[in-house]
Amino acid sequence: MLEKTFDPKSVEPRLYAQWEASGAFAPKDDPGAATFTVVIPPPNVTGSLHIGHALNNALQDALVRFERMRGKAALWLPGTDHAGIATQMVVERQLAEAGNMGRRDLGREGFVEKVWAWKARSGGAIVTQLRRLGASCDWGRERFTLDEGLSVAVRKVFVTLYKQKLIYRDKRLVNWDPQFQTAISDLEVEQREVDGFFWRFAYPLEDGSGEIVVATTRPETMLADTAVAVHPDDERYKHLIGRCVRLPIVGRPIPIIADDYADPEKGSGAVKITPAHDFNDFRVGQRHKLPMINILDPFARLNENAPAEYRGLDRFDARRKVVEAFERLGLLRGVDKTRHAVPHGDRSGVVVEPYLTDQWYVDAKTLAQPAIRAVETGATQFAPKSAEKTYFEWMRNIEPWCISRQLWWGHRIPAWWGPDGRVFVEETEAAAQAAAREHYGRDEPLRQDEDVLDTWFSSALWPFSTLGWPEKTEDLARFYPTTTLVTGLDIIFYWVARMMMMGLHFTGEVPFRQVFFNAMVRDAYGAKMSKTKGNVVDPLELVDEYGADALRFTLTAMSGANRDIKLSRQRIEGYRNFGTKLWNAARFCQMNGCERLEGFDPAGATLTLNRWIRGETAWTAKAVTEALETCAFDEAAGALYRFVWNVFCDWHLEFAKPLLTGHDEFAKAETRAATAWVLDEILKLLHPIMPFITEALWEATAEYGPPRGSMLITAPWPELPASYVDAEAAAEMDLVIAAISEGRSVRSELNVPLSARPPLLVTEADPRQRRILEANGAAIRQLLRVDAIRFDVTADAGSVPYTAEGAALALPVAEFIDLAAERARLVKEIASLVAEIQKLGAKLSNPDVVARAPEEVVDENRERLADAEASRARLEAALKRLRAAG
RNA sequence: GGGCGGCUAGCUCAGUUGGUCAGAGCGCCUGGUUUACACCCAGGAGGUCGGGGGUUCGAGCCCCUCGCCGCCCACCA
Repeated sequence: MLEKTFDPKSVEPRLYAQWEASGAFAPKDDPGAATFTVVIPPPNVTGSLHIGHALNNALQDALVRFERMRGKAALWLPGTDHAGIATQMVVERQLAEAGNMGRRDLGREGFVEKVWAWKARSGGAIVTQLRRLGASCDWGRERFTLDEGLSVAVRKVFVTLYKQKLIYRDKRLVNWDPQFQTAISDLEVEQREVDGFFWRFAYPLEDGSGEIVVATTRPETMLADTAVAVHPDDERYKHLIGRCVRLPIVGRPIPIIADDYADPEKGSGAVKITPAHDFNDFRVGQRHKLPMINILDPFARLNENAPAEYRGLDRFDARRKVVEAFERLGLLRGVDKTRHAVPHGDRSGVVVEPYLTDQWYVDAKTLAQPAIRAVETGATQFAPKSAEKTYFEWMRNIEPWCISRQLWWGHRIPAWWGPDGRVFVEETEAAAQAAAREHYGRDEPLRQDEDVLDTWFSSALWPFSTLGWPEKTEDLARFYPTTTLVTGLDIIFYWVARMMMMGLHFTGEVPFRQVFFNAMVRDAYGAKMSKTKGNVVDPLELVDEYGADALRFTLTAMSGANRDIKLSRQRIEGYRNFGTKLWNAARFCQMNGCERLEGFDPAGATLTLNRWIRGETAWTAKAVTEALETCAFDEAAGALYRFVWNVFCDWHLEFAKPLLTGHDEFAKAETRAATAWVLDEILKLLHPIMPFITEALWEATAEYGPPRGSMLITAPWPELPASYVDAEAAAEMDLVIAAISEGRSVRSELNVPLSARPPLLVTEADPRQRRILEANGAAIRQLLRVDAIRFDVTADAGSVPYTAEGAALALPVAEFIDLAAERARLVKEIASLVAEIQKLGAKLSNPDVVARAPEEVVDENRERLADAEASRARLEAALKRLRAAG
């Protein structure tokens, strides 16, 4: 006998181990089977499971389990990302805390060794955590972005792109993170609103004939100014174009130039130009061939290009000093407070500086073209569709991608420098040496480039590198292109777009046919979860408290398109209760001998109840299948919830009770078998979303009836014929259910005591309805708590009339009720019917409606009008009787 | 500044192609020891579908406009 509730804690680890041991997680070894491939968005190896992962992986697992049960060779390929900056940070912090030698003291090799040791020890905790969710990944194929195979792929891609001139080296402004002393890409910069000041400085004309005022929020950069720009049409300054100002503090003469970039509307209309420390100014500098003076070192301290008294100062100290100097010189023309966006490194949190350095770049513009077309043509489809617009917008305006990072943890760039500064880009050092030998005519010492690649460079190859590329492996042939990618919209540029570019360029095919962008999980109030706000919910705590299934069902049920998930415990509790409900339904089946029957064919069911629930099951199976096929996760969950609770439990099991405890042995046997069959189908349909409880019930019910062919995880998905739906049975059940529901409503509204057992009077019914009500007498008696059903009677003053599917019914409960309450009820009901009749009458008497609306709509409205009028007549008669009696 | 999404019962959200579409869950109220389940059962109250205008015989559903809220991109004169 099952316990009263499901105990996830004791069952989940055992079932997970059984699944894994059974080999069910690996795609089945059938070359003829259609494949279904999902690659996991590799979590950072330093990461721990947060609620976003829980959502993302619950959805992937639902898809994979669904397709696996459908008989496909389903592969969910797991792995982790080496996460350059994040990991380097973690290990550096740990070294510091342990009082060990720092990174610089250890040296590159020593430090990287420490990172690997860290990874072996505590990296990848998240992978263990994924198992607690029930993720059915094929762990035998687990990869790491920095493992040997993926490193080969990375070098191959780099070298190939270099030789195709799609990777090149360039000296231009990058976003420089002074904390990590590395370049970062545009995407890794986040704008933060901060309070600042807006200073206005006077630059005296060289000949002393006046001054020109410029404004800045970064005064220290003036030390690197090489021009002042004004708009060519700006009458205020036209006469000054071509002349020079003398740059205060520095004393250098710099020209006043004419450039459209200067906006006469802004500030004084004149703008200082600092080509080496501002992206806009850089372009102006290029146009006018201005000198580019870099005044910062990698720590963002002022370097030797700054005046002596500024050298070595931090940029912000230099800023103060410059302002003081202007004040002292009498050249400060004003200060305003301002709130403005300032670029910060997304990982370091410090203000980044535009910095002039040599870096490696990918020609993203070229690679983007096929990637744009693939989405335009639908070769890859995004859901929700709106993501495509975001994608196009970015891809069509894409900038070169800076891929070099001045870090140690990552894929070292496969480029070797010769003594004369010539670079040899090859997949191995030996190949580089060979190339050098050919070039120089002799062996020369080569020095490998110090930089590593942006972590996203290796992630971009994930869908094919993990399958063995560049080798022509069986896996690659079989599982690429992957089917569906499930990920967050926050990495559409970082990751999705780049996988599209790399996948198409190197395999000629899209990396995935479909991308589903899952929602963002927020707290119960809609706030973004963040450590600083302290509103982070740990998914593992939720798993401990409610079980993995409850969490998974919650996240799945709330995964509608275009809406963030506001996660509340109450909601999870509700779905935990849903699991308990299912559990108890199974318990009921067990107690009532509802065992699977060898050879039972639902198509052969004879009882109305069983024909009806068979159809409802088929209908639900269809709805769930279609929902999962289209990533409509909320619809799948909703259909199951309603079916299990509101159809199977509320009605089928209730109707089954009299049959299961009655003396009609045939009816009992059929109902037992049919009910067991429905429960089995429910377990299968629910398994992708709630794998543990369903597998546990599958196991628990295995001991009754014929042996199970397999664990539920590999049981065949229900594909039920449309012929299972029996319209006649459905119509019958609709009538009986209405008779009970409406009758209950009457009883409750009039406070008829539960102990009262009046008969149910059928005052008007067609022969079919009569037959149905008669046939279902037992269930009606039990569920409506009436002692008999009487036909061919007329209602008297003491009966309360109501309607079910057009049949006129009544409950003679005069002795129990307050007649005034009944009068009130009738008056209220009649009023609402009158309102409806008026509305429908107005509609139908409008010649335009009759002329223009489709016939079936008009007919339907006519029918409703007739029904309403009949009901009204009955209720008015009842009211009249009541008044006569009272 | 550019783009996108949201605004439907107290709360969280469903509402495909305009015609039972005004719904669900939670919460709330009333009543229940019906031998599967109180993590339950039965019933009930609650909304002029953000405001305004338009198209249409008919609009949460289409168009225009305004207003909030959120996100993304750009922006340190």
